[in-house]
Amino acid sequence: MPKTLAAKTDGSPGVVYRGIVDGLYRGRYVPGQRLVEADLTRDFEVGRGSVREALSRLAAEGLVSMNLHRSATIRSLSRNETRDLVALLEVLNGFAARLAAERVEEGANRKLIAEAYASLADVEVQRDFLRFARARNTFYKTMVAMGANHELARLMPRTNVDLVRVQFRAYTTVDDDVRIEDYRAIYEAINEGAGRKAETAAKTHIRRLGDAIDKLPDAAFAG
Amino acid sequence: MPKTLAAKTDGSPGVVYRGIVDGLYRGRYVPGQRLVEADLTRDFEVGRGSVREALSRLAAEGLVSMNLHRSATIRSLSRNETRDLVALLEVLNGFAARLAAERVEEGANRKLIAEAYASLADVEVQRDFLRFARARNTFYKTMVAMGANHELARLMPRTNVDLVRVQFRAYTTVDDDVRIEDYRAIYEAINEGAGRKAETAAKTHIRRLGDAIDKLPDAAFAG
DNA sequence: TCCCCCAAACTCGTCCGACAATCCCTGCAA
DNA sequence: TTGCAGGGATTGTCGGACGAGTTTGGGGGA
Repeated sequence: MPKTLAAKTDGSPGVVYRGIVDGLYRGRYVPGQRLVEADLTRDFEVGRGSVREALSRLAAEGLVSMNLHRSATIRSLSRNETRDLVALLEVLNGFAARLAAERVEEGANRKLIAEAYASLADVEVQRDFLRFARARNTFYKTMVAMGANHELARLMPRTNVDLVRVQFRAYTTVDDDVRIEDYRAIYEAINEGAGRKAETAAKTHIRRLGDAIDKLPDAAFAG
Repeated sequence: MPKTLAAKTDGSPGVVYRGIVDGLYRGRYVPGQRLVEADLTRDFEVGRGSVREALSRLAAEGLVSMNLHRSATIRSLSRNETRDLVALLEVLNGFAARLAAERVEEGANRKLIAEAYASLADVEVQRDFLRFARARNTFYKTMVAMGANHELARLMPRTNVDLVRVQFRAYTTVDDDVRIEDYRAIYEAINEGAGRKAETAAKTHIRRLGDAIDKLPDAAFAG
């Protein structure tokens, strides 16, 4: 029984929570899919209460949507929602990048962001969707952590970045043209301690991402 | 107040959720206060599961903090957390104000924001903390709704504005000097459809608020 | 008298079982 | 084909139970 093991880490709801997020990245769950509580109870071997708590946390973060008396479903972004989200991420990531740049001198920050960028720039990593996704998450997480704004760190996971990443993973063109050069620009600006430059670079990156997404066919979106 | 998000057809957990948020504004609960599940079960006459769900939603929004094997408590902001939060709100509110200004022509937007501002500017309303808080929430909510960015609307209630408002309510000086003139500037910029101007006005307002909070004595903050 | 340590009371995390409410699919009838 | 009733599936909510960790009050030792 994984009870004791689970309790140490994050508890049963955490197991389900992480299991679903991970399953999303691994393709086990796809946008629109139904998440039946009884199934999850069986799959993760936890009580139904824990499943419900995990689901409501996921719903709070916008990853799944819960409808009254209907199964929770993996949320799927419409074209408009995606546009809104990208616009919001532009602002938030710009803010995060600026803060990070302003604090690059403190503690081990310079080293941390350098490492995060290094693994992102590794061509080996770039070939593997899963590894690249992880490296990218680490990069962003490091950037936010450097900024040392606790409230921003709390809020960032509550955006739906994960959804964007997963929903459009099939359309690799979205990433390929854009990603590495942009990340390099962001990293260098942060490394220089240039706040405004980092903010601009981050915003530019997100805007390019948004432009690429705009060009995707309707089939990539929900409703 | 994030009522819109949770209020609709939400059952027992919603009752508890709204009861706590409302109690916060009414002074029934104060920052730092312990929220024992058993007590809430009795007070709201719902099952413990519903209480827990409400608490975890409140925790997700940052209004309460849940401690392992210890009662949940109404979160109380430290000086640093407040500073972080204000910096974040500056960015988000600036964004919201800009979007609102850009869309003032659409639908009934001009009328809506005018009404929201009118009740905010009513001296009668300003004397009553509760009524003023409601009017201010309406103003902000209208502003966000005008922007029509669904993701921003989803994220805004997950900041801890409510906490700031409640925690420093005793120190009226924070508000008095600042509020009305700033709100007027924001409103007028939005009404003119001047995006950048509205963004600046909103940011200025938040920054002034932050300055006022910085001057508060340590007693106003948590550990 | 004062301080430290331990046992009991609290409280939360989790599981289980139960029941009603609601949704939705299926099959029957017009 | 269309409308409708019935039943299975699924969620919403409750109550009880137990383990684990925290807090607290009292007794023993210095």
